[in-house]
Amino acid sequence: MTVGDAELLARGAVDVLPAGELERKLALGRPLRVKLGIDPTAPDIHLGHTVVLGKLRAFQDAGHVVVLIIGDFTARIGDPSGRSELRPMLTPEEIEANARTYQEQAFRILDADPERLELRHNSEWLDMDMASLLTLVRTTTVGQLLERDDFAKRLAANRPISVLELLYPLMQGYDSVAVRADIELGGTDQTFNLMLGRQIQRAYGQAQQAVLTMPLLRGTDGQDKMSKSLRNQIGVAEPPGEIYGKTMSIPDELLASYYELLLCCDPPELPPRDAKRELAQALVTRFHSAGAAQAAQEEWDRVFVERSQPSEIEEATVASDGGLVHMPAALAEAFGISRSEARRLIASGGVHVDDEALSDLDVGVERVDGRVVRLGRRQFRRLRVMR
RNA sequence: GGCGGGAUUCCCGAGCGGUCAAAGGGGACGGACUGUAAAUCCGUUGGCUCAGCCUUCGAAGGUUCGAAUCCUUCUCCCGCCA
Repeated sequence: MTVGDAELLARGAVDVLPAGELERKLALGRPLRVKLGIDPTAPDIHLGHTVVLGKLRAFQDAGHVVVLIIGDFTARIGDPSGRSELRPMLTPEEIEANARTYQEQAFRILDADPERLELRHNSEWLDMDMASLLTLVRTTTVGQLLERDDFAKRLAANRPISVLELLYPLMQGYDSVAVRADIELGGTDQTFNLMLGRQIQRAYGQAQQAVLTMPLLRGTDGQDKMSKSLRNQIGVAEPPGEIYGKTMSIPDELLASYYELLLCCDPPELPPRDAKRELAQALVTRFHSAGAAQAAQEEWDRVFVERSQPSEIEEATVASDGGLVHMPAALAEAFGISRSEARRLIASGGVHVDDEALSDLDVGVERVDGRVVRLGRRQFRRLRVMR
């Protein structure tokens, strides 16, 4: 068994804390237990998750054991972090469904070999009695919790902080105790929680975990970290065309970080557009196949470079009246928008029939029947008119 | 327990009896430009049988010719003090 090279394992990390701890753990000469906790609050894994998952994989490849903790208990409570309102509590069924797809998607990156992966649910130990909770709670002072950056800011701004939120770092820390973690990984936004895990382990008489934090990947908007709730994510389970297209739409400034965090290499010496094409290809190849990547690129070129129609267009059946088709109604039906919205789009020149801008609200059946209608830049439907 | 603040259209946030489908910003969408990038400019952003009509401003009542704006009750949220 190899213990791996600390330098290699720390590559790309923002922090490895405390100094020298990773080396000391590796020097133990046994497979280390590397923990990652994920909350199954949404069903899909996106590229942001893969940064940390990729690092976990590196540990697996070096002979260590990944302990993946599905936060089913924490998801049940609803994490209000950074929000004014509580997240809706998820039902056990939703959590289970999310957890299932999470695992399936995480295994696209992780080695699922039972020797290398231990899968746990934190309801196993967090669903504890009051006495146990009090034991946990006394490990930490309020002052320590309020040191966390976002808590400190909100306190200063007279913004609410729920007790539940305060408890989260404790629960996460207890996860480390429960699985006897040697190392915990997370994004840089998790630094506080990960470090508190050390303190809690010590309080329970355990060896303290090393902490390794990875940079946060920004979302397609270029503003915030990638997150499902901000709708700026690229999901690993999305169709090839979506992954390709979304990647092409990221701001140029993100290119370097995407290359570094996702492909672990420097961006090629190419114009941004071409570097982006290579990135998009690489990502589709990773989550689908080289063939799918090739097809996605060809399709993208057809629609956005050549400005022609996609190879496959969904059909929509619309009604007609007296030889006329009322386009607001037809578009509403075909694209799932409101008639008012359809009217506005027509008025602003955003609706095309076979590349010809539509200006009339009512058109003859022959003008649209069997034709391709384009809404905006990228939505196409072939209309079938019911006479 | 006491005092105070608040709930507005996707978000933030104006409005304080009519000119309010509701300023402004953000986001989003459409158009021009283009590399489905950025920047910039223009337009749109409740619904509909669309020069008009209908339903919205936490909920329910009430006052009024007329209410997001005033009154009553209710629900929920936040801060401070104790």
